[in-house]
Amino acid sequence: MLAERRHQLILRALRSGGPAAVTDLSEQLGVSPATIRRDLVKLEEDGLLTRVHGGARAEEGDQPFAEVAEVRVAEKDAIAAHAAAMIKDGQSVLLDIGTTAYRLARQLHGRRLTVITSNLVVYEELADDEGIELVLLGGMVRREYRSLVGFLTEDNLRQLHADWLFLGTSGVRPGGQVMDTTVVEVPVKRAMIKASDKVVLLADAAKFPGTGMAKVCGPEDLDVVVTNAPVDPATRASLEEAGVAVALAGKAQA
Amino acid sequence: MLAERRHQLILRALRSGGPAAVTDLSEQLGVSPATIRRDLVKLEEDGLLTRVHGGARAEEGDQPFAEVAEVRVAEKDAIAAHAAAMIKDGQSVLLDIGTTAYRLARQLHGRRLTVITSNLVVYEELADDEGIELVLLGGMVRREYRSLVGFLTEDNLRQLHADWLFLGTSGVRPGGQVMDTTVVEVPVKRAMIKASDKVVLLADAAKFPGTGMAKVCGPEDLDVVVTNAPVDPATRASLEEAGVAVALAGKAQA
DNA sequence: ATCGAAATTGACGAGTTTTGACGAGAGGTG
DNA sequence: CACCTCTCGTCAAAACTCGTCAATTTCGAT
Repeated sequence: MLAERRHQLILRALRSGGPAAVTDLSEQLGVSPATIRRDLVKLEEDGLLTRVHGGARAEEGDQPFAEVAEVRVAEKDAIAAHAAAMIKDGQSVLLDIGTTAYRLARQLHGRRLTVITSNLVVYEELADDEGIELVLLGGMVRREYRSLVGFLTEDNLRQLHADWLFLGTSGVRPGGQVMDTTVVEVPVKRAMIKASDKVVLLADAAKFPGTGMAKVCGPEDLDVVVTNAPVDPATRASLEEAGVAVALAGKAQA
Repeated sequence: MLAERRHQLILRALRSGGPAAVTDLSEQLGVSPATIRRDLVKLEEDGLLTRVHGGARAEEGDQPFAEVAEVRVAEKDAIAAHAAAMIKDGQSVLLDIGTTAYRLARQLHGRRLTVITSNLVVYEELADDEGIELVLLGGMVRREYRSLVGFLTEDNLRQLHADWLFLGTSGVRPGGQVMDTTVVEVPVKRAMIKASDKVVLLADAAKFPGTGMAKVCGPEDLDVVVTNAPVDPATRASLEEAGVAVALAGKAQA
């Protein structure tokens, strides 16, 4: 039995059957518990599972930009699920850079949609999904953010139109301004807003009130904000004054 | 048992049955473990599998792409190496769709270059290479060919200029016309030619004379043809008449 | 046809990695 | 607190890898 093969089988067992004990895996694969334990150490180092006393459980999802993605996953998934429900089959969806849009992409599997994105993680997630018409925007590859930016991206966006834009953010200021920390992405985000019918901001509770040195847009550019906890009254007032609907996604479970 | 045949069988075994041990493959194919090991080394060099202790596993990803990629690997690599030597550090390189351009991309690791491409396999190959400034052209994702096409791609190309274009082909006709079988890619290839200073055609011996229903360009658009075996005299005459240099890549080793 | 160079294959031995076992210590449970 | 189970470190045996070498086949040239 090849080590590689064992690793695959262990991961499959954990993903389909939930957490499993070292002794069970040992019997199932016909090797000693010591070997299983060493396998688990390796797989944990690779971030593919989490060891618990007596066994292990599978790690949630894959690990594209794991450092950022692993915080507040449940909240982001709840928000993403709410957003996914807003989309009708056959529509076109523009997905922003960032982890929030990636969580949304994961919920779109099996749907019949056109997805337009400059988010390379979204591309990888949906690349194998036959039902999705996938359009990738051109641009310079930014490795650290797994995204495409630059004038090529903006040019492409001027030639397109989408039913929905789902926008991420680094934070929302009390006045309802959507902010971002990375300046180079702002022109892309603005072009996305122009290219879309309805603009939906995905922002978990930690984004209110938020920081970020560059302003992406004001509340007047938004149609809907999806979040997971009551927004502070001042921000909420600004949003409602601008005619933005604030949707609360189902309570996030830790 | 021919080495070529063994390689095919090994790859098939790995792709259908997952990771396999050297000893298993050895018994299955009726040759010694030493031979299998040497086969695995070769196949790993070609990027078709990954060796692990005790055996090997298939390189994940592109199944249909891999089928094409595994034929005439040595020839394509020799051509790619010759092409890579033509590029100077700091230059910008436009890489076409197809497996030939992918082999070239593999030779560019560690260089300081700007690489522009609509080839998703090239993107994946170079995505982790810090020295390469990577620009991805926009467009519709064509899953079966791992490429980006459409008017977005052409638009992007109109905004760019590269020092080199390395073009693949389905075949070259005796008159020197470069042909292709997939009609949708032809406008993209033409836009690439317009966006480049020097156009280099990469074509192994099997492409002369070649087929393909759509004409991409004539010999007058080419600057250099890199191949691996003497081109038939008629084609060669047409090329030289148009001022195209024909370069012969170092002898291909089977 | 015969010879010689080159490539391919199988075998052997040294060195490395992996595996299973044992015992001490830590963690969880009644 | 006692008991059981799990984890961790160490160690020897087994399996695997790598380099070298000889035997065989293939190919080109005389």
